[in-house]
Amino acid sequence: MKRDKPKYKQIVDAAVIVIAENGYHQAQVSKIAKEAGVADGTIYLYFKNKEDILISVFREKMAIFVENVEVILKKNVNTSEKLFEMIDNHFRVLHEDRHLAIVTQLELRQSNKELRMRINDVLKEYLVLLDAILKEGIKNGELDEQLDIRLARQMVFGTIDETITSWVMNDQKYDLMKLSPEVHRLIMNGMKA
Amino acid sequence: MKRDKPKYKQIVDAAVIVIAENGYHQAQVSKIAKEAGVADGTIYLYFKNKEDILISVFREKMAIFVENVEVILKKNVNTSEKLFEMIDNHFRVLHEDRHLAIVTQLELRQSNKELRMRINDVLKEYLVLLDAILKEGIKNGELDEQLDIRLARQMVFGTIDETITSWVMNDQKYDLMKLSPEVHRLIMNGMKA
Amino acid sequence: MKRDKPKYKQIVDAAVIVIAENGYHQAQVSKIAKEAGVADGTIYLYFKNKEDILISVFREKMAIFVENVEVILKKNVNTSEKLFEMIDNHFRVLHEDRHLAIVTQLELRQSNKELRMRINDVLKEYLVLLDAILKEGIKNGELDEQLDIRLARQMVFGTIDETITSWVMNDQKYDLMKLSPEVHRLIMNGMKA
Amino acid sequence: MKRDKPKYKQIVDAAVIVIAENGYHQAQVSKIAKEAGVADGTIYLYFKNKEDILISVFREKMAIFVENVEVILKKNVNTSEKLFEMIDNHFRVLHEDRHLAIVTQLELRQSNKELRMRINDVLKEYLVLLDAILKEGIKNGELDEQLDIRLARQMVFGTIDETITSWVMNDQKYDLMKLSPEVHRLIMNGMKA
DNA sequence: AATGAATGAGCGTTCATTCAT
DNA sequence: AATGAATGAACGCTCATTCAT
Repeated sequence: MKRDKPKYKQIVDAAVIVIAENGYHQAQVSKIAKEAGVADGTIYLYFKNKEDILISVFREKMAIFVENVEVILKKNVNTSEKLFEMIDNHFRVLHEDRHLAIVTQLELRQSNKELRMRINDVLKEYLVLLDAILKEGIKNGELDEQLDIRLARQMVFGTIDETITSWVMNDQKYDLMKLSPEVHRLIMNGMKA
Repeated sequence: MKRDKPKYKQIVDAAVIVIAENGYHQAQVSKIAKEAGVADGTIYLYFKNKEDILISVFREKMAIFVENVEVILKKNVNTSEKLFEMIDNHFRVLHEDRHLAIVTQLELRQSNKELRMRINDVLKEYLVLLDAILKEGIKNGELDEQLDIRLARQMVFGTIDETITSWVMNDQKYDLMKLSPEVHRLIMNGMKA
Repeated sequence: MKRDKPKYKQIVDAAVIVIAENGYHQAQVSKIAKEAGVADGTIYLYFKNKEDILISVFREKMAIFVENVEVILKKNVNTSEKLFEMIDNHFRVLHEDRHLAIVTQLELRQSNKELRMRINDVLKEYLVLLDAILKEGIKNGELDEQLDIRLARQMVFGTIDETITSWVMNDQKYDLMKLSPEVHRLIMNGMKA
Repeated sequence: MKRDKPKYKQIVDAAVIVIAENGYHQAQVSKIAKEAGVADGTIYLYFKNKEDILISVFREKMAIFVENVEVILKKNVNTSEKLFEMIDNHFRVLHEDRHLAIVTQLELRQSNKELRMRINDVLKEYLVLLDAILKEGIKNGELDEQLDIRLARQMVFGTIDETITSWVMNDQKYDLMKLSPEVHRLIMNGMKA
């Protein structure tokens, strides 16, 4: 499995840095190879094509979110607390890796429709976990039993995403982490029983 | 004033169609010219360059939203109703022009960072009106007086935007208009006093 | 005859100014029209095409040199003196019209081979007069009877031309007129009997 | 060092041929690539841009003149002889490469002012050597001690240049080499002590 | 496995010229 | 005679991908 070899990770990490520092359209394969310390051709031993690198970036980094949320899901706390931790985790991960924040919120969105569809497939895994939290909340009576899961998910994700994008566009100059409680409150108000 | 001449509108409309049908990266100037029924060079009598066409598309179309919301703002109804009408208007305009929906939700987001910053400037006008509704709601006691305007705005816009994008990505196969009441309810719950 | 109408001269003069100030490759027909105070299309009532304007510029301005040399030729002075006056006249005309100097020495030489061939035809008239002076000098014994007229003409014209071009390239910052005596002396030494 | 690789020379030589046969304005990069037997993109591995190819053509070919004159300068012969060899060498190199003659005398002069300035920088190296010969001649008493070096240089170079240009414009139909003695005589007469 | 030189398709923009008014 | 809006052909350069070593 290619993905286990050290160079695979090396190239993915290089891609994040190159995209964050140069922008999506200036992230040439040759630049990524240079940053990773390999030859251009070597890239193609680990990735089918450039698009494959970009999807891998998203998949590898998204995995962090998914793993964290899986842990949160298993915790013995109520739904409101789980949602708070999910929001807080989302904010924290991007707060701690400014390159990654730029890449996911601004740069990767410049990719073409097809790539974005593929990225959405990866995202779905995350949204499925969010749905699980919401369903649990409805079941245990914490959330409104009439709640339209899809819309609720779109509100939760849309609000988180828009909040982070605004923060990135403002050059990350205020403290994103401090916003978790208020974002959580706004969202919970909308959905609670 | 170039923008008043019929060919200006003709080219902007052609651009929407071409981008929607071919995607942002396959929307060559020559294709837009052909769709508009003019020569390639004619484009440059009305637009500085290709980027100028794309910003114009966004500005001209966004103006519809802004005008509608300006009317809504002046209506003699309460804040909750104004928010509903804003959401419903947003959904309706994109529901009635499927090409435009694809362009604003998917294609124009592929533009480079610089163009997207310019687009954001146009968007700001719309968000200012949203802020005005929120401020009015706080003043008249309908909305929570502790409400963080910026976060509230991000929730409202983020939820609307994510809802429409999901609808477009699902090939616009369900009725977007029917979602207005529930989206409105979710949002209002989060913000009301 | 189009050339007698005031607009003809107006356009030729505008062309000299536009070429001198913008350079050959930035001297668009529309710029010349604007400088001349006429519409783009009007140019084509007086000139066949752009090349025709440029040849006309050269022909009209070269006529000044030719007329002056024709006067010099008829003067009752010796060949050495005639050559001096020709050199001095050449220097003076370009010294007094800095735009024209830039156009003839630098800009018009960027034209394509065909246009330059046409320009050479115009130049020939001038060189014929120079040949006449040289022949007269050989006949009256002032110049070496073995003199190869063609080579002598190339030396005279080449030296004058190179001297003026150097002066223009050095931003016309020294006094060109002061060089006439020395240039005349160098040339005469080479040819005298 | 890119300039040492065989493809570098290959492309420069191809450029000379393409420019000579098609003219400066019809010498597209794709034509040069085809003539050189490489892909269009390969050109850009060896040259920054099209202008860089053209300057390189001039620099590489001018180097031949410079090297030859450097050898001549060191010879143990008098100044008059050195000047003769310089003229004769200049004529010979262009006589033996008719493509190069067309390119240097006619085509490269059509380049824009900026490129011509760059070309002049290369030319200066050659003129410095010419100045060295002239200074030596003044020092050893062969040339007039009052000689204005700059004017003398302009006469020597202007005469050589005009002679060759006339020859090229007349389709190189007479024997350029035969003119060296007479050109040398004319020039020396003008400068000798 | 790793290299990196070579490939070649693809497109925004300019501007001389025309022609309906 | 004069206008000026409209035309459309033409080209330098980039960069993802390949493949001989």
